[in-house]
Amino acid sequence: MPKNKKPAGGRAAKNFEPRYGAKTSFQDRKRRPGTEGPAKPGSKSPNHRGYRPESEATPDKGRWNAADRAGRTEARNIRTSARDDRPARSFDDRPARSFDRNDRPARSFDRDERPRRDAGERPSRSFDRSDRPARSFDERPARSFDRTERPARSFDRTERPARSFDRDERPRRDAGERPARSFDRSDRPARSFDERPARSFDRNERPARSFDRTEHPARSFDRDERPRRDAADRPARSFDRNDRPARSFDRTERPARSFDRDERPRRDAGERPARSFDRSERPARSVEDRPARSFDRTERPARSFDRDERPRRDAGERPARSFDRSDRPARSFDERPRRNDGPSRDDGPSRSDWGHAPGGSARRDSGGWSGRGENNTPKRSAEHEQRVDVVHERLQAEAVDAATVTGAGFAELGLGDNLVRALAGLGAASPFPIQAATVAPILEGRDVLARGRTGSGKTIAFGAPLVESILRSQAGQRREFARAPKAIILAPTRELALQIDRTVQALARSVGLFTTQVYGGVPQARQVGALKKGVDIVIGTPGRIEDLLNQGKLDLSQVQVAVLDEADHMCELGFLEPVQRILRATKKGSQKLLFSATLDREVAALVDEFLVEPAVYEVAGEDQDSSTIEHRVLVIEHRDKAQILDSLVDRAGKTLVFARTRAYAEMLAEQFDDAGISAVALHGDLNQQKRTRNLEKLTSGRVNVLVATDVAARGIHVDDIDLVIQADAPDEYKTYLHRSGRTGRAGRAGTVVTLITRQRRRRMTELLDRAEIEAPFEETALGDDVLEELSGRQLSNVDA
DNA sequence: AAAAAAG
Repeated sequence: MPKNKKPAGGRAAKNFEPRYGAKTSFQDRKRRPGTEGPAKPGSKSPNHRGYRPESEATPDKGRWNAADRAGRTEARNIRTSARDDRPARSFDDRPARSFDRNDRPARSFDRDERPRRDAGERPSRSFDRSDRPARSFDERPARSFDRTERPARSFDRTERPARSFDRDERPRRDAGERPARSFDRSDRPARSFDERPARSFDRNERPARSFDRTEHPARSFDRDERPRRDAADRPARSFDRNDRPARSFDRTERPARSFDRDERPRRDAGERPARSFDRSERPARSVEDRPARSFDRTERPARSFDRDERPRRDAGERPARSFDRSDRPARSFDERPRRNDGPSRDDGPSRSDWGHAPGGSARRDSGGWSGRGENNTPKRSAEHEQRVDVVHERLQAEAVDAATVTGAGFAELGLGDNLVRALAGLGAASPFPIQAATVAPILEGRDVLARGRTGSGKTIAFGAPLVESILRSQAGQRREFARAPKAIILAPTRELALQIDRTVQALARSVGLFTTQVYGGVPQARQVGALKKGVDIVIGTPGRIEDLLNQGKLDLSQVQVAVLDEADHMCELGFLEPVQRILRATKKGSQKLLFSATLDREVAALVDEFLVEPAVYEVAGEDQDSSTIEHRVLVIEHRDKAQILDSLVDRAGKTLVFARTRAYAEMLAEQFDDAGISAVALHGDLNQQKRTRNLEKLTSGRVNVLVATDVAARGIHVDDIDLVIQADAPDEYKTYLHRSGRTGRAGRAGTVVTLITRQRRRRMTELLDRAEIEAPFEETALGDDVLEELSGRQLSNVDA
């Protein structure tokens, strides 16, 4: 009692002040701006059911608005100026919370969003257990009156010690016994906003409650129990969860379990996370385990193509691996050389895996993918199975030779005058090879798969014939109000959807067609409004498109052409199913166009269901020699990484830096800013407005450095990025190709620098081999000339 | 790990 009440309260307050003195005092003011501690209790006389009478006597609102606003501003300033303190507090004061934060690291990095969340989005917080205690303190005074009336409660608590331990039950109490709270929340925002930082973080604050409790003897008995529980049990609990499971006991009793593969995943996740990163070990295992599986695949060649099924298997048999892509490539890696040795690519040009090349009349082998299997039938066994993977990586296609198409203009390919003029306006006077290859077959209405390396002009390759095709289908018809779209273009990211729209819209407008974007992260009203008026071409991302589809606001039944940009990516785990549902909603027999720089067998899932005798194209001679991108790998010490990045980024041209996580991307952007190099970030934790703005900042040249996650890896075109830095090496060769493809576009020169540590050399070597890229590995330390060279500063510095 | 929907 004494501890908790005044003495403790006083102590706590003092303890507080050294740290957050300003806030604390300000807090006190806030609680009862006009009244001191004693006044507070007095105001809550049980006779009048607490607040009402008192609030009338001393209007809460008036007080809050006047004194409180000042306090709030003060608090904000304090907070803002003391940003650096936040992390420290959080770690010191609420260990439990820190676990929560692990789940939301990204949030904390978004500076601009913090204030908004606090003010506007708080409701979500209410679900945060760590916050509840704080609220409960705020509100207890109110409750206390109830309790005075309901002594029974205290008994309940005594009787239900278990509850307090059971976090799952707490919410129930709140919900069941004190519904009033939920209404109190409307008041909370103000209080909690200002006070939260201090209270929520510090358990030392509780003493403050003690003041309230002084008035409620009944409580005091409870408190003796509470504090102990809270203090002693809670922290323990959070940690107990690992132990609690009673698993530990179970394990002791059931050694067999340890052999149960289904349980392993948990262990892996909890006990040895390091493993997942230790790839040097896995390959060995996988090699041992696979043979057996591979035999299965021999019997089921179809499966091996179907990625949908793989994950399932993996999930069941080897969960950890299934997420480790570095394992998969490894398999194919063995086969890689063979692919080059073999005739597959050489004799590919005249053939198409999926049937018909435009010139030839290759018929589709019976049974779809089995055709592939038949070719390799003699090989059999594991080798066969691996070969299948190899084929998966590359897709046989008709190679379009750049030389053969030069001379043919867009008009000759079948595009109308307006369109040709619009293309010229976009800087496409004459077709690039991929464009020359695809325009005609698309106009014919064929399903097309096309691979053209990054920056080779794929957007126009599908955009122009798409527009022409829709135009022809509408020839002579009036554009009806509220007409349903005739074509849809799907992209994996909003930025890419926007970018595609910029090109396609220009083309469509030139012939009187309309486009609209349908992507998430922005209010849907405008999109819906456009759809209501009627558009011809919808360009967007799967999530929102499916959303509007389900809402009945988007009718795809008239879609006669569907395009998948970055098609292989759209066939990956999270994308495939929505994409399938969307495609199924299009008009039966609609034409499908799949484009990507890394188009491979991964698209099989879609091809089998949606494409009919597709033509497959690639551009001949797309090897590193014909590329304008220089690749470098710097082998560095991890401790030098930050400074080396600073050094690389400190340059004149536009630089795109790739990081693996949103948090690291954000961190790097800040780091560069702090180093005096203005930089912005682009990743999925930013709101769409900011994403768009930050990308635009790079495009317009207002900043020269953009730090992005792989959200910017594919498709994004910024004219003159001449250096791509991979602060984190990619895990997939495809990712490497796409990231590096952000530079060296349309024949311009560019450099790609990948930073790795020594341990990663081998993996990087394998990845580059898969990407068929040769790059020198250079041991690099701080201050080395190579850094100056890469940043373009070598001349000035060396000469000077 | 990232991306893709959220009134």
